[in-house]
Amino acid sequence: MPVPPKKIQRESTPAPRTRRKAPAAPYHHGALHAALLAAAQDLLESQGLEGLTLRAAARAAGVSHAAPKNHFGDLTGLLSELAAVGFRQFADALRVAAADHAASSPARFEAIGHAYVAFAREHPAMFLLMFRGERLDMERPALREAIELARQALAGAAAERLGLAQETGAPVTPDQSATMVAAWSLVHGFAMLLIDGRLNPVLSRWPEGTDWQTLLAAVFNSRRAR
Amino acid sequence: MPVPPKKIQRESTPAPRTRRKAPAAPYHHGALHAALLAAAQDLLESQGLEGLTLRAAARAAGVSHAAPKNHFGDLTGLLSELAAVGFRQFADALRVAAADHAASSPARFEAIGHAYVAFAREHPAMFLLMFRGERLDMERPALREAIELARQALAGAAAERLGLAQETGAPVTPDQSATMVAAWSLVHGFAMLLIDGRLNPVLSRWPEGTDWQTLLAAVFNSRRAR
DNA sequence: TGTACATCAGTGAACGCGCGTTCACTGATGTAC
DNA sequence: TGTACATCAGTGAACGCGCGTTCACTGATGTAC
Repeated sequence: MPVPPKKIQRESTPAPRTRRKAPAAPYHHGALHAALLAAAQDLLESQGLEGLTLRAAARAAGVSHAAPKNHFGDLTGLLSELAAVGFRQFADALRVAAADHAASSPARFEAIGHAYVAFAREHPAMFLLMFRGERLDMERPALREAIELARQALAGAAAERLGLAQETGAPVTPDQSATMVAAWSLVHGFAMLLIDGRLNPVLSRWPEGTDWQTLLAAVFNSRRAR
Repeated sequence: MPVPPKKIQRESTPAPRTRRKAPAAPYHHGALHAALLAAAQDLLESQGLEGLTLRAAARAAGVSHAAPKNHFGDLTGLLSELAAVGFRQFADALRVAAADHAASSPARFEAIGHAYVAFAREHPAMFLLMFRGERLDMERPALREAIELARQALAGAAAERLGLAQETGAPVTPDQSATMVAAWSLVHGFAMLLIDGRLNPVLSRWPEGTDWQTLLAAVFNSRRAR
């Protein structure tokens, strides 16, 4: 049985790694694609987009600087795949928030808005990368699919609130789509202004200790009252 | 009269410049600060933020690459001064839009929203620079003052709509400030999504030839109806 | 079952590039006297 | 009115840096026979 030994070697040698440095690293990484994406996400969130280069990602993953070329082609490829990861995590977060509330309840709709802003707040660099189209290659299938997942999570919630069947996805009348764009713009703008610190002056004028969650709830309220 | 000749030389030699290349450029530029800012704005709008470097700005202004150091210190200084220019132009655009309509009319408020989005649409790279705080030095007085101008143009319009005296500036009750944040978020989010092309799928599903102005008007309508 | 071979992931040295920064300098301005 | 001098804007050569990319290579995998 010559085959199992090979597999055992391949499975067991990565194990003794303490963090990311193997004492005797195998020539082939085994899961370099995923490891580079993970390293890239770490870099993005710690150093910002400026610090995320092909060489830095390779360094963090413990491989030679030419290795990423095999998996992503160029920096745009890496950034696009990374943004796809972000959109999938984003869609998951929206869905988890929706699952916490009864279907078609107003609370559910607002919970999704909170999850939208919370994601931006917790992963600001990733959020900016996702919505900074200039650095991305929108033709990448993985990215298109991930964006579609997020779109469905968002549009599904809005369509449900408008009384449409969730499966239809695309809104029917211009007026309904305008309402959805309004909701999206409101939440997206709030997230953008928040992560850029533009709402800090407002927050500091509120009663002591007010956080963005309170402000966002008040924004939803003021909108409903109007 | 040894002095007049010097002045004549200083005033007349820059005149024969066709564009920015002087046949015999004087040693001192005379208005390099402004010229560098203008060159930087050109670069920002044509090449994007990536293409805007100290050396590129110096090149475009026709001076040596070390010259900008005297006026801006480093790249962050140049970007911050440039963002200040942007905020002043932005505030002007908002004020012009407000002046076109009667005070306290709903049309005026929406006209300011249109001007907000129009500015982002016409100067996307500048708009992104202005709202990408990471690259800016918020301690620069010119930048703080320019932002304050824009804030007043915006808050003044909102406060007026809320029935407050325009001079007070800062809103009084939390609820009023939440309403203002809601309006700001709505318009800002719409602008961000628009310039990133995120609203294109929506626009293409509308009746043929719908532009963003129509969509924004519909968004304002749907909001008012709610 | 074993062997030959194509494939491909990863290596490491080398390349050219544009960048920000430093430095000694030079030329013009404006002020003190 | 004229002269000396401090100041400062702009020059141009040089520096080190990290980047993306190329290239010949090497080692492991998996498949054909």
